[in-house]
Amino acid sequence: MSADDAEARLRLDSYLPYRLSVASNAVSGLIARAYQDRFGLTIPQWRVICVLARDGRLTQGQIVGRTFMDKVTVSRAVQGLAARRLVDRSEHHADGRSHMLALAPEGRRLFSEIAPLALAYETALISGLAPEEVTLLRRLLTRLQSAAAALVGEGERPPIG
Amino acid sequence: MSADDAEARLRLDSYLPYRLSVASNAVSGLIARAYQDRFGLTIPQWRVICVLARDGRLTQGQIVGRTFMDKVTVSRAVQGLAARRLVDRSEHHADGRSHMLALAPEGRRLFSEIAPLALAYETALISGLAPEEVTLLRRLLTRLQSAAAALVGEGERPPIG
DNA sequence: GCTATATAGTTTCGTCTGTGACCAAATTTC
DNA sequence: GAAATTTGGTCACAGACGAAACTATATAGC
Repeated sequence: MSADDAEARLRLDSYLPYRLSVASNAVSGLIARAYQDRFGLTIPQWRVICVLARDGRLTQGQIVGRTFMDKVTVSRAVQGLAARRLVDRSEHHADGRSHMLALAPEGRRLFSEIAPLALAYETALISGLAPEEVTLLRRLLTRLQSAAAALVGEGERPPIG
Repeated sequence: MSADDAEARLRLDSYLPYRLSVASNAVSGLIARAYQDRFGLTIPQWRVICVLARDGRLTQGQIVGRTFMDKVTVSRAVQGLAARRLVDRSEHHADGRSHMLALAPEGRRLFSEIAPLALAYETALISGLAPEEVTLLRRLLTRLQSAAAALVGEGERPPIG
């Protein structure tokens, strides 16, 4: 493809990375505001709560492994949650560097309160989409994500090699 | 739906807003790094260049209207581009507060250089997807975006009314 | 055992962001 | 045509972010 072709074909409003970013910002902004305004939670905090609600006692590292969040992000999220007594941090029996995290009763209560709201948001967002479209959307997002991850790996390789 | 149902059904790894955010971050991170490392451009700057390359002379407000970017973001992007002489700012003939923006020759050259790379990234990302899947993906992203916008509007309404 | 290396998590630092205040020019209202 | 409002754009601030440095503990190699 020549550079001229590229110039002609590059339309921002149909450029997929751009479209993905705009859509994601719109959705995230909506949800972030809802959680912040009503419950004083950031999105990373809410994610941590979700994971703990589902999988029980975990270390921060395990949360990182499950969520694609940065470890700094998780660290800060947990600090905030622990300060509000929404999660308990207890010593790790076998590793002095680590802590076991679990939802405190108040955290569990909050999760119960927010979960229906979160699902309602999702339902509202995908209303008007056919179920098989939603399924496909999830699959396509996964594909894009792993393609991006693979390309990052490529970019890190030395130029000659 | 009861709160218990919601708790049981809420799995972060199939929650669409979460998946969208993770996929978008992966893709944006990839592209942001490429533009930053090779050309010293931020994503907002690159978007401004794209729009100007396509639509010619515009004000910042028109760029905001076309891109969903914040006006502060556009302002900062343009400042950087103008400082590097990639865009020209000239007086607006009819509105003293505003400026007409256009790509400078060096900006146009840069666009010609990056455009093929940008399209190559897109191609790599969607390789393995059928063309009709890509089309559908674009449609679904648009749907999500406007659904989110509509819900934001709802949230802003006063509780009683 | 003792040094070297790896890992869990935190802190620091520079950068990027959006919000809200703000300024100046334009437009509307009376 | 002066006062009030709106609009284009910038500034100042505070929050969020990630890369890299750092602390503390754990494991490996010898």
